[in-house]
Amino acid sequence: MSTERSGDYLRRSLELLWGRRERPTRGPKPALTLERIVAAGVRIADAEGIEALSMRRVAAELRVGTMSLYRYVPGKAELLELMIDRAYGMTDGTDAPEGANWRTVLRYVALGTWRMYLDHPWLLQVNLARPVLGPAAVAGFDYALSGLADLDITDHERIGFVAAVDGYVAGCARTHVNAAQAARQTGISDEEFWAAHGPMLEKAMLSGAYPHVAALAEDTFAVPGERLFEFGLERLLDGLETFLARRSGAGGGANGGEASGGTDGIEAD
Amino acid sequence: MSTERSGDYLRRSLELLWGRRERPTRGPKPALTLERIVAAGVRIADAEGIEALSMRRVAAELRVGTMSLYRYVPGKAELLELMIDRAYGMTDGTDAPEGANWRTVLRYVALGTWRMYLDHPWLLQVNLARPVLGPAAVAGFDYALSGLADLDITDHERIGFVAAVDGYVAGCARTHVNAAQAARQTGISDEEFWAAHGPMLEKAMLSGAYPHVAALAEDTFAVPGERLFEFGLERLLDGLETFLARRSGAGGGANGGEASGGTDGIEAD
DNA sequence: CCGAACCGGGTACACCGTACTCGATTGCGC
DNA sequence: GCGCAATCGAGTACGGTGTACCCGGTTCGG
Repeated sequence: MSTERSGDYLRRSLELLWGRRERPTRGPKPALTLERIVAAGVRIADAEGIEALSMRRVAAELRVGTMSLYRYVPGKAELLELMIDRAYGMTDGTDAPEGANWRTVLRYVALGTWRMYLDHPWLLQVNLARPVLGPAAVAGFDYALSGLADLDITDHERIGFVAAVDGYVAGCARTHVNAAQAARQTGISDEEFWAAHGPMLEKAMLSGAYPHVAALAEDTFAVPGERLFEFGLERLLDGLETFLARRSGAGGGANGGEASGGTDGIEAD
Repeated sequence: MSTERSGDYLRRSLELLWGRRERPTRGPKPALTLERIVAAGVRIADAEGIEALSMRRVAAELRVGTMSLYRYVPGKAELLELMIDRAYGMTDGTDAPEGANWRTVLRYVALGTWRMYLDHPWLLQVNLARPVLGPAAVAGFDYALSGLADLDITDHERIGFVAAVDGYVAGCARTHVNAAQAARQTGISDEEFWAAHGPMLEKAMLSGAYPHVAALAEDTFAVPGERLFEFGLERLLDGLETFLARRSGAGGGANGGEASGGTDGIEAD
């Protein structure tokens, strides 16, 4: 029975995602649209944070009874899935470089994803079990793959490239986005936070337990998160480039094969 | 007034984190310990997921009234902070290579963090605004820095290295951990999930809208997440190595400076 | 034109975090 | 020894959440 129920739920959710929407002909015209509900959800999450998103809040935004939403969406989880795919789709790819260098493509994807996370921080805060396989997500994945089409690597390595970039972007963005929202979310300003931590950290530094942290210059942590992100991104792309050079070139570039272990590609199981 | 309150909260929270605990001499002996409460919280979150963690649940675990917890912890947020620092501290660093190659140190840190995220998936699901600056976290950061001490790079670049690895690990682990928990969290098995998605995806592939995804070999997605993680990690470390080689070597290695933009380090503001 | 199908949404329940409050317990100062 | 202040455990209650269930009004097919 649980199997049937979950099967139904999945089918319903997928139909919503991929837009199989046929209105029944009987009954009154719906006052709402899936589109409007999802848009309202995104608006609220963007403006007030994911913790402010509740079914009641969405209904209030649309001037509608809370339970009316359940005529369009099976539950909050499905609403979140739809919001995620909508956010994916909101990044316009009009300026996407076509037929460009693989590095240019991956960098474009990474920066676009980064900007998307900054615009919709809740994307990283809602912990969705499985990736949302909606049209927008698949399209983005396809574009990333298009940049790798001409490379002489296996398909496993192709998704290895994409996964590495995606993982790096998500991780960095998570830190950055959380920090940016910190003041609003906790009600504690950066000044208060560091003023409270200052004495504690200073004592910890003087204790000698953390010599390498203590040795850092004072302004070390003043680097803006975006700069850190771009720095690491280029390093990661460099590393992918090294992989390609090793693969195609005659056995190892000047990077010295000795110190770098794990140069193997991704073999099948 | 809000300033005073938040200041107090911060001070209290910090004292809990850094273990400034002086028992008052008056009054009855406490029946609980901070330690026991935090441990119970970690146990519940590990076993049943972060969504199962509630103050009532923790209190029940300790056979204690719900409100008794508030004698030891200001609120749920602070309990989470303590749980996080405890999880950081649970990774024993006894096998940490001392005075090793920078690459060995960073790889060790990355693998340790990865394993920690697998053991405590909720670390990536609780969205904490600001990083938890507890003793364990600072110690881990210090160890990572120790591996970079001898390198001829700026402090900004040092934290650039660490942030890149940390970001990558967190992002990859998030995806992997969510996938691993998916069945339990949604009540939908992988078989059901893919069975439901299969027809939809097949139709999408046949539509021609996603040519590069459609061109992938069938078993492309069968790569275990851990393999993907290790692959990208070595690529990232390769990239950091390239950066060092460029910095110390006589202007650019064999990697060809032309195609790789953004080779600059991190300058101050 | 009637009945089936569909829409909006009110009510209710179980859960959550926690503010407030109480009596019970303890040990210091006298 | 004793009183009192301090500390402890915890019950009650409030406002929030997601959503199951249900009912009256609306609309169109036969």
